[in-house]
Amino acid sequence: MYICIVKLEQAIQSSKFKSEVHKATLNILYTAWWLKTIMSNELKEFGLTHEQYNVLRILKGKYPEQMCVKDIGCRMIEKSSNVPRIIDRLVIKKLVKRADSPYDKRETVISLTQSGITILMATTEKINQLMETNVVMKSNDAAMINELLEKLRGME
Amino acid sequence: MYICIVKLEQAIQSSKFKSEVHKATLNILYTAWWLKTIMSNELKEFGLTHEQYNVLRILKGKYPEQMCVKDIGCRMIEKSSNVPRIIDRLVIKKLVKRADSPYDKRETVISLTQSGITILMATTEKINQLMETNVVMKSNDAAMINELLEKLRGME
DNA sequence: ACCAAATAGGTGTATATACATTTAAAATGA
DNA sequence: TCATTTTAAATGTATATACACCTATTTGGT
Repeated sequence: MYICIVKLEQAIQSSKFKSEVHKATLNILYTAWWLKTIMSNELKEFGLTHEQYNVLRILKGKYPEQMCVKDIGCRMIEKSSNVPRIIDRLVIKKLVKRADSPYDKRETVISLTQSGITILMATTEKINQLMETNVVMKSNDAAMINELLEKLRGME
Repeated sequence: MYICIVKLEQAIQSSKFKSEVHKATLNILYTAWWLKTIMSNELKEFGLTHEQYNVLRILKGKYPEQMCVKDIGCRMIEKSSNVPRIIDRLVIKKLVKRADSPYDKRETVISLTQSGITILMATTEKINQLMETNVVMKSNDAAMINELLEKLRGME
Protein backbone atom coordinates (compact mmCIF):
# COMPACT_ATOMS: atom_id res chain seq x y z
CA MET A 1 0.00 0.00 0.00
CA TYR A 2 1.52 3.30 -1.12
CA ILE A 3 0.95 5.72 1.71
CA CYS A 4 3.82 8.06 0.98
CA ILE A 5 2.21 9.79 -1.96
CA VAL A 6 1.76 13.43 -1.13
CA LYS A 7 0.10 15.27 -3.97
CA LEU A 8 -3.53 14.53 -4.63
CA GLU A 9 -2.85 14.58 -8.36
CA GLN A 10 -0.49 11.66 -7.98
CA ALA A 11 -2.62 9.88 -5.43
CA ILE A 12 -5.67 9.66 -7.64
CA GLN A 13 -3.86 10.05 -10.98
CA SER A 14 -5.94 12.95 -12.08
CA SER A 15 -5.17 16.59 -12.57
CA LYS A 16 -8.38 18.00 -13.89
CA PHE A 17 -10.54 19.20 -11.05
CA LYS A 18 -13.66 21.20 -11.70
CA SER A 19 -12.55 23.79 -9.17
CA GLU A 20 -10.45 24.30 -6.07
CA VAL A 21 -13.58 23.50 -4.07
CA HIS A 22 -14.03 20.18 -5.87
CA LYS A 23 -10.38 19.38 -5.34
CA ALA A 24 -10.66 20.21 -1.64
CA THR A 25 -13.57 17.79 -1.30
CA LEU A 26 -11.50 14.98 -2.82
CA ASN A 27 -8.49 16.03 -0.75
CA ILE A 28 -10.49 15.74 2.49
CA LEU A 29 -11.79 12.30 1.52
CA TYR A 30 -8.34 11.14 0.49
CA THR A 31 -6.61 12.52 3.59
CA ALA A 32 -9.14 10.82 5.86
CA TRP A 33 -8.46 7.52 4.08
CA TRP A 34 -4.72 8.15 4.39
CA LEU A 35 -5.00 8.85 8.12
CA LYS A 36 -7.14 5.78 8.74
CA THR A 37 -4.73 3.63 6.77
CA ILE A 38 -1.60 4.61 8.65
CA MET A 39 -3.41 4.31 11.98
CA SER A 40 -4.94 0.93 11.16
CA ASN A 41 -1.50 -0.28 10.27
CA GLU A 42 -0.34 0.32 13.83
CA LEU A 43 -3.57 -0.97 15.37
CA LYS A 44 -3.22 -4.25 13.50
CA GLU A 45 -0.27 -5.08 15.69
CA PHE A 46 -2.65 -4.98 18.67
CA GLY A 47 -5.40 -6.89 16.88
CA LEU A 48 -7.66 -3.84 16.88
CA THR A 49 -9.57 -2.14 14.10
CA HIS A 50 -9.87 1.62 13.85
CA GLU A 51 -13.47 1.53 15.05
CA GLN A 52 -12.72 -0.80 17.95
CA TYR A 53 -10.00 1.61 19.01
CA ASN A 54 -12.43 4.50 18.77
CA VAL A 55 -14.86 2.72 21.11
CA LEU A 56 -12.11 1.97 23.62
CA ARG A 57 -11.01 5.62 23.61
CA ILE A 58 -14.56 6.80 24.16
CA LEU A 59 -14.91 4.46 27.14
CA LYS A 60 -11.61 5.72 28.49
CA GLY A 61 -12.98 9.25 28.48
CA LYS A 62 -15.55 8.29 31.13
CA TYR A 63 -13.52 5.65 32.95
CA PRO A 64 -14.11 4.25 35.49
CA GLU A 65 -17.77 5.05 34.81
CA GLN A 66 -19.74 2.76 32.54
CA MET A 67 -21.43 3.99 29.38
CA CYS A 68 -24.53 2.83 27.59
CA VAL A 69 -24.35 1.81 23.93
CA LYS A 70 -26.20 4.87 22.73
CA ASP A 71 -23.82 7.31 24.43
CA ILE A 72 -20.90 5.52 22.84
CA GLY A 73 -22.59 5.78 19.45
CA CYS A 74 -23.14 9.53 19.87
CA ARG A 75 -19.44 10.03 20.37
CA MET A 76 -18.28 7.96 17.42
CA ILE A 77 -16.63 9.87 14.59
CA GLU A 78 -18.52 7.79 12.04
CA LYS A 79 -22.07 7.93 13.34
CA SER A 80 -23.45 4.98 11.47
CA SER A 81 -21.04 2.55 13.02
CA ASN A 82 -22.88 -0.41 14.39
CA VAL A 83 -21.87 -0.15 18.01
CA PRO A 84 -23.47 -3.35 19.38
CA ARG A 85 -21.46 -5.49 16.97
CA ILE A 86 -18.22 -3.63 17.53
CA ILE A 87 -18.76 -4.24 21.23
CA ASP A 88 -19.42 -7.93 20.54
CA ARG A 89 -15.86 -8.24 19.25
CA LEU A 90 -14.39 -6.29 22.14
CA VAL A 91 -16.26 -8.53 24.58
CA ILE A 92 -14.84 -11.64 22.88
CA LYS A 93 -11.35 -10.19 23.32
CA LYS A 94 -12.22 -9.39 26.95
CA LEU A 95 -11.35 -5.71 26.51
CA VAL A 96 -14.79 -4.53 27.66
CA LYS A 97 -17.64 -5.92 29.74
CA ARG A 98 -21.34 -5.75 29.04
CA ALA A 99 -23.91 -5.58 31.85
CA ASP A 100 -27.58 -4.71 32.23
CA SER A 101 -28.31 -1.22 33.43
CA PRO A 102 -29.95 -1.15 36.83
CA TYR A 103 -31.83 2.09 36.00
CA ASP A 104 -33.26 1.30 32.59
CA LYS A 105 -33.79 -2.28 31.54
CA ARG A 106 -33.53 -1.35 27.88
CA GLU A 107 -29.97 -0.20 28.31
CA THR A 108 -26.76 -2.19 28.31
CA VAL A 109 -23.81 -0.62 30.05
CA ILE A 110 -20.27 -1.14 28.89
CA SER A 111 -17.05 -0.79 30.83
CA LEU A 112 -13.37 -1.22 30.11
CA THR A 113 -11.66 -4.22 31.65
CA GLN A 114 -8.17 -4.01 33.09
CA SER A 115 -6.82 -5.59 29.95
CA GLY A 116 -8.78 -3.06 27.91
CA ILE A 117 -7.06 -0.25 29.79
CA THR A 118 -3.67 -1.84 29.30
CA ILE A 119 -4.00 -2.37 25.57
CA LEU A 120 -5.47 1.10 25.14
CA MET A 121 -2.52 2.77 26.85
CA ALA A 122 0.03 0.87 24.80
CA THR A 123 -1.88 1.54 21.58
CA THR A 124 -2.39 5.21 22.24
CA GLU A 125 1.30 5.71 22.86
CA LYS A 126 2.12 4.05 19.54
CA ILE A 127 -0.49 6.08 17.69
CA ASN A 128 0.75 9.32 19.23
CA GLN A 129 4.29 8.56 18.13
CA LEU A 130 3.05 7.72 14.65
CA MET A 131 1.21 11.02 14.39
CA GLU A 132 4.18 12.89 15.72
CA THR A 133 6.43 11.56 12.96
CA ASN A 134 4.01 11.21 10.05
CA VAL A 135 1.61 14.09 10.29
CA VAL A 136 3.23 17.41 9.54
CA MET A 137 1.09 19.99 11.23
CA LYS A 138 2.01 23.02 13.28
CA SER A 139 -0.49 24.13 15.87
CA ASN A 140 -1.55 27.20 13.92
CA ASP A 141 -1.97 25.16 10.70
CA ALA A 142 -4.14 22.76 12.67
CA ALA A 143 -6.21 25.64 14.02
CA MET A 144 -6.69 26.91 10.47
CA ILE A 145 -7.82 23.47 9.30
CA ASN A 146 -10.28 23.28 12.16
CA GLU A 147 -11.69 26.66 11.32
CA LEU A 148 -12.03 25.94 7.60
CA LEU A 149 -13.59 22.50 8.09
CA GLU A 150 -16.15 23.76 10.56
CA LYS A 151 -16.95 26.62 8.25
CA LEU A 152 -17.53 24.32 5.28
CA ARG A 153 -19.89 22.12 7.28
CA GLY A 154 -21.85 25.12 8.51
CA MET A 155 -24.99 26.15 6.69
CA GLU A 156 -26.48 29.23 8.18
CA MET B 1 -29.15 10.84 10.76
CA TYR B 2 -28.08 14.20 12.15
CA ILE B 3 -25.94 15.80 9.49
CA CYS B 4 -26.54 19.40 10.44
CA ILE B 5 -24.23 19.48 13.42
CA VAL B 6 -21.44 21.89 12.70
CA LYS B 7 -19.02 22.02 15.62
CA LEU B 8 -16.83 19.00 16.16
CA GLU B 9 -17.37 19.31 19.91
CA GLN B 10 -21.08 18.75 19.42
CA ALA B 11 -20.62 16.13 16.73
CA ILE B 12 -18.56 13.81 18.87
CA GLN B 13 -19.70 15.14 22.26
CA SER B 14 -16.24 15.84 23.46
CA SER B 15 -14.39 19.03 24.17
CA LYS B 16 -11.10 17.83 25.49
CA PHE B 17 -8.63 17.44 22.67
CA LYS B 18 -4.98 16.77 23.37
CA SER B 19 -4.02 19.58 21.00
CA GLU B 20 -5.18 21.53 17.96
CA VAL B 21 -3.35 18.94 15.87
CA HIS B 22 -5.27 16.10 17.47
CA LYS B 23 -8.51 17.98 16.99
CA ALA B 24 -7.66 18.59 13.34
CA THR B 25 -7.12 14.88 12.81
CA LEU B 26 -10.57 14.10 14.19
CA ASN B 27 -12.05 17.00 12.25
CA ILE B 28 -10.71 15.63 8.97
CA LEU B 29 -12.06 12.15 9.71
CA TYR B 30 -15.43 13.55 10.76
CA THR B 31 -15.71 15.90 7.79
CA ALA B 32 -14.93 13.07 5.37
CA TRP B 33 -17.68 10.99 6.98
CA TRP B 34 -20.03 13.98 6.78
CA LEU B 35 -19.27 14.51 3.09
CA LYS B 36 -19.73 10.84 2.26
CA THR B 37 -23.00 10.75 4.17
CA ILE B 38 -24.63 13.69 2.40
CA MET B 39 -23.41 12.44 -0.97
CA SER B 40 -24.55 8.87 -0.38
CA ASN B 41 -27.93 10.23 0.51
CA GLU B 42 -28.31 11.65 -2.99
CA LEU B 43 -26.76 8.61 -4.66
CA LYS B 44 -29.26 6.31 -2.96
CA GLU B 45 -31.94 7.80 -5.15
CA PHE B 46 -30.07 6.44 -8.16
CA GLY B 47 -29.33 3.08 -6.54
CA LEU B 48 -25.63 3.83 -6.41
CA THR B 49 -23.14 3.65 -3.57
CA HIS B 50 -20.40 6.22 -3.13
CA GLU B 51 -17.74 3.79 -4.39
CA GLN B 52 -19.79 2.73 -7.42
CA TYR B 53 -20.19 6.40 -8.30
CA ASN B 54 -16.44 6.89 -7.93
CA VAL B 55 -15.78 4.06 -10.42
CA LEU B 56 -18.28 5.48 -12.91
CA ARG B 57 -16.63 8.92 -12.69
CA ILE B 58 -13.20 7.43 -13.25
CA LEU B 59 -14.45 5.62 -16.34
CA LYS B 60 -16.02 8.86 -17.56
CA GLY B 61 -12.63 10.53 -17.37
CA LYS B 62 -11.32 8.25 -20.12
CA TYR B 63 -14.54 7.76 -22.05
CA PRO B 64 -14.98 6.45 -24.69
CA GLU B 65 -11.76 4.54 -24.02
CA GLN B 66 -11.87 1.40 -21.91
CA MET B 67 -9.88 1.00 -18.72
CA CYS B 68 -8.40 -2.03 -17.05
CA VAL B 69 -9.31 -2.85 -13.47
CA LYS B 70 -5.92 -1.90 -12.11
CA ASP B 71 -5.99 1.59 -13.64
CA ILE B 72 -9.39 2.16 -12.10
CA GLY B 73 -8.04 1.04 -8.73
CA CYS B 74 -5.11 3.46 -8.96
CA ARG B 75 -7.51 6.35 -9.36
CA MET B 76 -9.82 5.43 -6.49
CA ILE B 77 -9.83 7.80 -3.56
CA GLU B 78 -9.89 4.86 -1.16
CA LYS B 79 -7.14 2.66 -2.54
CA SER B 80 -8.14 -0.55 -0.84
CA SER B 81 -11.53 -0.64 -2.45
CA ASN B 82 -12.10 -3.99 -4.04
CA VAL B 83 -12.60 -2.93 -7.62
CA PRO B 84 -13.55 -6.28 -9.18
CA ARG B 85 -16.51 -6.66 -6.86
CA ILE B 86 -17.65 -3.07 -7.26
CA ILE B 87 -17.57 -3.69 -11.00
CA ASP B 88 -19.59 -6.89 -10.52
CA ARG B 89 -22.44 -4.80 -9.17
CA LEU B 90 -22.16 -2.21 -11.93
CA VAL B 91 -22.24 -5.01 -14.53
CA ILE B 92 -25.41 -6.44 -12.97
CA LYS B 93 -27.01 -2.99 -13.25
CA LYS B 94 -25.75 -2.81 -16.85
CA LEU B 95 -23.93 0.47 -16.21
CA VAL B 96 -20.57 -0.91 -17.35
CA LYS B 97 -19.36 -3.75 -19.56
CA ARG B 98 -16.51 -6.15 -18.92
CA ALA B 99 -14.41 -7.60 -21.76
CA ASP B 100 -11.12 -9.40 -22.14
CA SER B 101 -8.20 -7.24 -23.16
CA PRO B 102 -6.87 -8.14 -26.61
CA TYR B 103 -3.33 -7.04 -25.66
CA ASP B 104 -2.88 -8.73 -22.32
CA LYS B 105 -4.92 -11.76 -21.50
CA ARG B 106 -4.56 -11.13 -17.76
CA GLU B 107 -6.43 -7.87 -18.04
CA THR B 108 -10.12 -7.17 -18.08
CA VAL B 109 -11.20 -3.95 -19.70
CA ILE B 110 -14.20 -2.02 -18.50
CA SER B 111 -16.30 0.49 -20.35
CA LEU B 112 -19.31 2.63 -19.57
CA THR B 113 -22.57 1.66 -21.25
CA GLN B 114 -24.99 4.23 -22.58
CA SER B 115 -27.11 3.79 -19.53
CA GLY B 116 -24.01 4.25 -17.38
CA ILE B 117 -23.36 7.59 -19.08
CA THR B 118 -26.95 8.65 -18.61
CA ILE B 119 -27.15 7.84 -14.92
CA LEU B 120 -23.74 9.39 -14.32
CA MET B 121 -24.77 12.69 -15.88
CA ALA B 122 -27.98 12.88 -13.90
CA THR B 123 -26.20 11.93 -10.68
CA THR B 124 -23.34 14.35 -11.15
CA GLU B 125 -25.72 17.21 -11.65
CA LYS B 126 -27.52 16.35 -8.42
CA ILE B 127 -24.25 15.99 -6.50
CA ASN B 128 -22.98 19.31 -7.83
CA GLN B 129 -26.15 21.05 -6.72
CA LEU B 130 -25.87 19.43 -3.32
CA MET B 131 -22.29 20.62 -2.91
CA GLU B 132 -23.22 24.07 -4.08
CA THR B 133 -25.82 24.44 -1.35
CA ASN B 134 -24.33 22.40 1.49
CA VAL B 135 -20.62 22.94 1.35
CA VAL B 136 -19.62 26.45 2.31
CA MET B 137 -16.27 26.99 0.71
CA LYS B 138 -14.88 29.96 -1.17
CA SER B 139 -12.24 29.24 -3.73
CA ASN B 140 -9.43 30.70 -1.63
CA ASP B 141 -10.55 28.74 1.45
CA ALA B 142 -10.49 25.62 -0.68
CA ALA B 143 -7.01 26.44 -1.92
CA MET B 144 -5.88 26.87 1.67
CA ILE B 145 -7.37 23.50 2.65
CA ASN B 146 -5.61 21.87 -0.29
CA GLU B 147 -2.32 23.38 0.71
CA LEU B 148 -2.62 22.42 4.38
CA LEU B 149 -3.76 18.85 3.69
CA GLU B 150 -0.97 18.20 1.23
CA LYS B 151 1.49 19.66 3.68
CA LEU B 152 0.33 17.42 6.51
CA ARG B 153 0.66 14.32 4.34
CA GLY B 154 4.13 15.32 3.22
CA MET B 155 7.13 13.86 4.95
CA GLU B 156 10.30 15.24 3.51
C1' DA C 1 -54.28 3.25 34.90
C1' DC C 2 -53.91 2.51 30.16
C1' DC C 3 -52.69 3.00 25.48
C1' DA C 4 -49.82 5.20 21.90
C1' DA C 5 -45.44 6.86 20.86
C1' DA C 6 -40.69 7.02 21.59
C1' DT C 7 -36.41 4.90 22.90
C1' DA C 8 -32.49 1.33 23.54
C1' DG C 9 -30.49 -2.36 21.89
C1' DG C 10 -30.14 -6.04 18.90
C1' DT C 11 -30.66 -8.66 14.28
C1' DG C 12 -30.72 -9.32 9.20
C1' DT C 13 -28.94 -8.24 4.62
C1' DA C 14 -26.33 -6.02 0.91
C1' DT C 15 -22.28 -3.58 0.13
C1' DA C 16 -17.59 -2.12 1.19
C1' DT C 17 -12.95 -2.58 3.48
C1' DA C 18 -8.68 -5.01 4.63
C1' DC C 19 -5.94 -8.62 4.03
C1' DA C 20 -4.42 -13.22 2.35
C1' DT C 21 -4.50 -16.50 -1.19
C1' DT C 22 -5.16 -18.41 -5.94
C1' DT C 23 -4.87 -18.69 -10.98
C1' DA C 24 -3.46 -17.41 -15.39
C1' DA C 25 -0.58 -14.81 -18.14
C1' DA C 26 3.44 -11.99 -19.03
C1' DA C 27 8.10 -10.54 -18.20
C1' DT C 28 12.72 -11.55 -16.92
C1' DG C 29 17.15 -13.60 -17.08
C1' DA C 30 20.46 -17.31 -16.83
C1' DT D 1 14.50 -21.77 -24.25
C1' DC D 2 12.83 -22.71 -19.87
C1' DA D 3 12.30 -21.80 -15.09
C1' DT D 4 11.55 -18.09 -11.84
C1' DT D 5 9.45 -13.91 -10.72
C1' DT D 6 6.10 -10.47 -11.34
C1' DT D 7 1.66 -8.85 -12.50
C1' DA D 8 -3.68 -8.68 -13.17
C1' DA D 9 -7.70 -10.19 -11.69
C1' DA D 10 -10.55 -12.79 -8.95
C1' DT D 11 -11.90 -15.15 -4.61
C1' DG D 12 -12.32 -16.12 0.47
C1' DT D 13 -12.98 -14.39 5.16
C1' DA D 14 -13.51 -11.20 9.04
C1' DT D 15 -14.95 -6.74 10.06
C1' DA D 16 -17.43 -2.44 9.17
C1' DT D 17 -21.13 0.46 6.98
C1' DA D 18 -25.88 1.62 5.80
C1' DC D 19 -30.25 0.42 5.98
C1' DA D 20 -34.57 -1.67 7.55
C1' DC D 21 -36.86 -4.05 11.01
C1' DC D 22 -37.90 -6.27 15.63
C1' DT D 23 -38.48 -6.61 20.70
C1' DA D 24 -38.62 -4.98 25.24
C1' DT D 25 -38.97 -1.00 27.93
C1' DT D 26 -40.06 3.48 29.18
C1' DT D 27 -42.46 7.79 28.60
C1' DG D 28 -46.29 10.75 28.09
C1' DG D 29 -50.88 12.02 27.26
C1' DT D 30 -55.60 11.33 28.42
